[in-house]
Amino acid sequence: MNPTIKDVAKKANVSVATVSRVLNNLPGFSDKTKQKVLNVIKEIEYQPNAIARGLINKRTQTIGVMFPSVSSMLSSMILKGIEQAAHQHNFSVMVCNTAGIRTMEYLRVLGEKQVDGIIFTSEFLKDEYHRVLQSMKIPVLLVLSGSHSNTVPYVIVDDKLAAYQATEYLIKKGHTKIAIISGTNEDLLAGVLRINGFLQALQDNGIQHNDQRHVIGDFTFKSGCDAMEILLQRAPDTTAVFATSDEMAAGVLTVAAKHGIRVPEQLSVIGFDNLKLAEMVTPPLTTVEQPLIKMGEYAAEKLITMIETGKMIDSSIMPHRIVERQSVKSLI
Amino acid sequence: MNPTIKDVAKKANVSVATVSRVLNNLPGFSDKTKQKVLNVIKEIEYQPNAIARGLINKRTQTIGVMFPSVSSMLSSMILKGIEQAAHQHNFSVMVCNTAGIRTMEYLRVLGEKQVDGIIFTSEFLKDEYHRVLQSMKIPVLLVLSGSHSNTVPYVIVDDKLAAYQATEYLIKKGHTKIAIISGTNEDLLAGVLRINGFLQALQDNGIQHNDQRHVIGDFTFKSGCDAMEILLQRAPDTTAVFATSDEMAAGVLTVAAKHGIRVPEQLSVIGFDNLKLAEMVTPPLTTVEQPLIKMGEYAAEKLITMIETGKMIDSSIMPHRIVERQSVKSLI
DNA sequence: GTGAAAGCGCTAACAT
DNA sequence: ATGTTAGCGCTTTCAC
Repeated sequence: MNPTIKDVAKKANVSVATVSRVLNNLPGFSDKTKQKVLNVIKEIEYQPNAIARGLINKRTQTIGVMFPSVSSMLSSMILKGIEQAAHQHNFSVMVCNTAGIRTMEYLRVLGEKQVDGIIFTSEFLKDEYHRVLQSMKIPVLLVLSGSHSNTVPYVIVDDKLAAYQATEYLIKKGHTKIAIISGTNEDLLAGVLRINGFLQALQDNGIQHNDQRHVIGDFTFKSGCDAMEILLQRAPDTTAVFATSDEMAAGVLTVAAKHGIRVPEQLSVIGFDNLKLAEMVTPPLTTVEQPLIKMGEYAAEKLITMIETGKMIDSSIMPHRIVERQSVKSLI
Repeated sequence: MNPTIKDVAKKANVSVATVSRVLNNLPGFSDKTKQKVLNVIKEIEYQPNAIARGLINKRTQTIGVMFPSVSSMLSSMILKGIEQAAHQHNFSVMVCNTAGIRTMEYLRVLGEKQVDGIIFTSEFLKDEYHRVLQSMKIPVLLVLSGSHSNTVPYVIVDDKLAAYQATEYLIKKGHTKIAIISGTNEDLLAGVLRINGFLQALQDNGIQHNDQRHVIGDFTFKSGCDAMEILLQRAPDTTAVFATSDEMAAGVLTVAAKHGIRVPEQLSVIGFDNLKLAEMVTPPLTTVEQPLIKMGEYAAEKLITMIETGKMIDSSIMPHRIVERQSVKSLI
C-alpha cells in the first residue's frame, strides 16, 4: 500500500490535520514541524492522493476535451495548446474522440469522472449536448465551433472576414476567375461563413460569381481531390482556387499535379488553417492562418478562469493572418 | 448538489447498500427493488461519482499516455488507437505532452491522480523514469520505444527489418547509389536500427556504402530539408534516398522541387511511417507503413489486460509493410 | 433479500 | 500552533 497522510502523521508525531496544513500551506504550523513533516514525506516518499482530495474538494483539477477526430492535424494543434496551458495551471486533460457520434456517452463519462470543465472542439454544440452540459453545472467552452445558446463562450477566428481577405488577396493579384472549394452550407461556421466571405469579396470587387466555380467538400484531403476533379470539368478556365482548409488545398495540389497543371504558374491556390502540412506540400501553400495552438492555450486558460472564479467569460475572436508562401501567382 | 446514492436510497425506501448492489449488479436484490431503484435513478438523474468509487476501489479506470509531442502526426495516430480501445474497455485517457522534458513532473501528477496504468510513447524509457514507474506499482507499456529493462513490455515494428526491406525495394528497382537520411546513432530504436537495416541490405546485395550518402536528421520536416541540401552537395549523383520518416521524406521532396529535381524521374524517395501526409505530398510517397492506430489500440488493450489481471504480458512486434505510391522509379 | 456500519485518504470545522 | 472529529460518496463486510 502507498503511504497515506496518516503514515506521515504517525511518523512525524503530529496529527493528520497538521500534515494537511503544511501540504496545503495553510496557516497554523511552526517552522520546525514543517521541516519534520517535510522530511518524513521525503523519507517515505509520500504522495497525496488526488482522488481523495477530489472527493472532498469537489475539484479534480482535470478538464475534458472533446474532438470529433483526435488524429486530425487541426485537432492535435489545438490539443497541444490546451494541454500546455492546462498543465501550467495544474490541470490534467482527458481526451475524448467523439468520432462525431459517441458524444452523449462521453459527456456521461466525463460527468461521472467529475471533470471541472469541458472544452468542445470543431463540432457544433447541439442543444441535446447543451442540455446535459447544463445539468452538469460545470463551465464549457467552444473552440472552433458554436452553439444556438449565447451562454456558451467560444474561441474562434472571424471566418467570414478571413475568407473575405483570402479572396481579396487573390483579387489583388489580378485573379477574377476564382473558384472556391468549401464546406457545406449546413456547417454554420467554417461552412457558410467562409462561403459568405468569399462571395462578399467577389461582389465588393465587381466580380460576377459563377456557380460552376463552387464545389462542396468536407475539409478532408480526399474531398479536396474530388472537388478539384469536378472543378476541372466544370470550370477549366479557373485561375485561382480558394480551398477552405489546407487539407483540401493539398488535394487541389495533388490533382493539379496529376493533370500536369503547374501551381502557381497555371493555377493559384490558397488554403485555410496553416497546418504544418501547408509548408510540407509542393509548392508550399499560401494560406490563412488560424492560431490553433494559441487558441487552445487561450481556451484552456479561459476555462480554468471560469472554473476558479465561477464567472462567465466573454467569447473571443482570435486574430488570423495570411501566410504567403508559393502557391499564388500574381497575374499583374 | 448532485444527487448521491443516499438520495436514491431514501427516495426508493431502501438502503444505500441495496442501491449499490443494483448499480454494480451484485447478487442480493429482488426484481421489484431493482425496478424501484432504477426508476428513482432515472427520475432524479442520478450519476455515480467515479471519484468516490475510485477512492474505495483503488481503480480510476483511467490511463495516462505520455508523448514527447502530442501534436506530431505520428503521436496523434497512436493516440487515436489508444483512445479508441481504452474507451471500448471503459477507460479514459489522460494525455501528457512531455515535450521531452517534463516527464518526471508528469509521472508525479499521474501518480497522484491514481491512473491505473501508463503508456509511454516515442521516447526511450530512461532508468530514472523506470524507477519511479516501479515505485508506482502500476503497469507500463512502451509504444515505439524501448528501455534498458526487460520487465517493460513494448509494442513496436521490426525497425531493422523494415529498413532492410525498404532498401532492398530500392535495390530491386535497380538503384545502387542510395542515400539514407536517418536519425542519430544515439537513438536506440528508430535511429540505429534503421541505419543498420539499410547498411545490411546494401552489403547483402554487394553494394558499397559511401558515407557521403548518409546524412543525419531528427525525423522532422525541417531536418529533412536540411539533410537534403547537404546530400545534394556531397553526393549529387544519388538516384534514390531512403528517409527514415515521412516528414523527412517530405523535406526531400520540397528541396528536390526547389532545385528542379523531378521525383521520381530523376530521384526516387522512400519514406517511413505512412502518415496521412504521405499521400498528400507530390508525388504521393512510397513508404514503409507502421500500423500506428493498430499499435495504439493493441497497446491500450494489452495495458488494460495487465491492469485487470495483474499479469505481465509479452512485448509484440507489429507487422509493417511497404506501401507503393509514386515516389520511386524503376531503373530497369 | 436487505440494512447498519466501517472505512477508502483526505480536508475543514471546532476544540484546546 | 496543534489535535480531534466529522464527513465527501461510495463499496463491502457482517448481521439479520
